[in-house]
Amino acid sequence: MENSLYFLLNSAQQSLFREVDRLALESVGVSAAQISALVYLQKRNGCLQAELGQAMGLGKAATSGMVSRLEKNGLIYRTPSPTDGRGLRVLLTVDGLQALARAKPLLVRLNYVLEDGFKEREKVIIRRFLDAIIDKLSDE
Amino acid sequence: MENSLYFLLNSAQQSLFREVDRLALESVGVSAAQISALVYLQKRNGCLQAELGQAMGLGKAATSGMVSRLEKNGLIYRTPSPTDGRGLRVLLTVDGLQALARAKPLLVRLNYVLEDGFKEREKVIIRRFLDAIIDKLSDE
DNA sequence: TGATTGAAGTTCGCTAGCGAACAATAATAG
DNA sequence: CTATTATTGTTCGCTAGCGAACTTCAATCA
Repeated sequence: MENSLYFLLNSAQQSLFREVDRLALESVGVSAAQISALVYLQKRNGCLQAELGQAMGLGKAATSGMVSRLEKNGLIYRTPSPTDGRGLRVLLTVDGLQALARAKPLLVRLNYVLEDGFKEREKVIIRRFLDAIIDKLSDE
Repeated sequence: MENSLYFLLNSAQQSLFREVDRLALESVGVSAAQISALVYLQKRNGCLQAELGQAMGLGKAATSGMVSRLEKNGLIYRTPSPTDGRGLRVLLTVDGLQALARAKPLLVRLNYVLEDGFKEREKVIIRRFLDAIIDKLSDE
C-alpha cells in the first residue's frame, strides 16, 4: 500500500521539488514555482494573468498571490489589458529576464540528472505515465 | 524546456495530489497528506513524532504543524514517550482508524487508475525512475 | 561528574496552494 | 437595449511546506 505508485510519485516529486527550490533560492534567488512562471512568460512574451494561472494549473487565488509576489520581487509588472477591461497583462522585467538566465543552467543540469541512466525507449514510457495522469485529470 | 521531465513530473504530481486531496476531503473528510500519516501510523502501530516526520519526508516545523492538526481533528493523540523525555509518541484514535478505513477504497481505486494501461515491465521502469530520484536526493 | 554537543518539539514569518465570497467588466439572451 | 450569465481579479481563512531561533532533555567526552 505504502509502496504504491501514488505514494512513490508523491515522495519523488516532493523530494525533487524541495531540493530544486532550495537550490533555486540559493543560486538564483527565486523560488522554483516562480521560475516556472518566468519560463512561461518568456515563451509567450507576456500574457493575461488568467492565462498564466491556467498554464501553471493554479486557481485564481493562487495565481493572484503568486503574481503579487513576483511583482514585489521586481521580476514582472502588471498593466491593464488593452483588450479586456477586467484583465491584467503580466510582463517580464529586465530583472525577471536576468533571473531566468541565471536559472537556465540549473534547469538544464536538473534534466540531465533526471534522465541519466534511462534509455530513450524507457523515457518514452515514463513520459507516457506522467502524461496519462495529466490527461485523466484534465476535465475540460 | 517546458516539456522536460522535471516540469512534466511536477505537473503530473500536482494535478494528481490536488485531485486526491479534493476527493479525500469530500469522501473521507481528511486531507491527502493526513491520510499518508495515518497509513504510516497504522503500519507502525504508533511511533515517535520525529520518526513520523522523517517517514513523511518533513522537517520538524511541518511535522509539528501536521500532528497538531491531526490531533485537533481527533484522529491521533500524543503522549510523552516512555523512553525519551524529549519525545512524543503519536497514536491513532478510534476516529483515526475509522477515517483510514473510509480512505482505503479511494487509495485502491487510485492505484488501479494509475497502473491502468501499463504492463509489468513498464511499471518496473516507472518505479526505477521514481526510486532513482528519491535515492539521488537522500543524503543520509 | 560536569560541560559540551546532539536530538525532539515548538513558534515565528515566509512561500504556495485551496475554496468561497465578492466587485467589476464582458458577453449573451430576450 | 436591458437583464442575466460568465470571466477576471482580489481578499479571507484554511492546509501544508520551509529555515531559523529557541527550550528541554539525552548522550558523549574529558
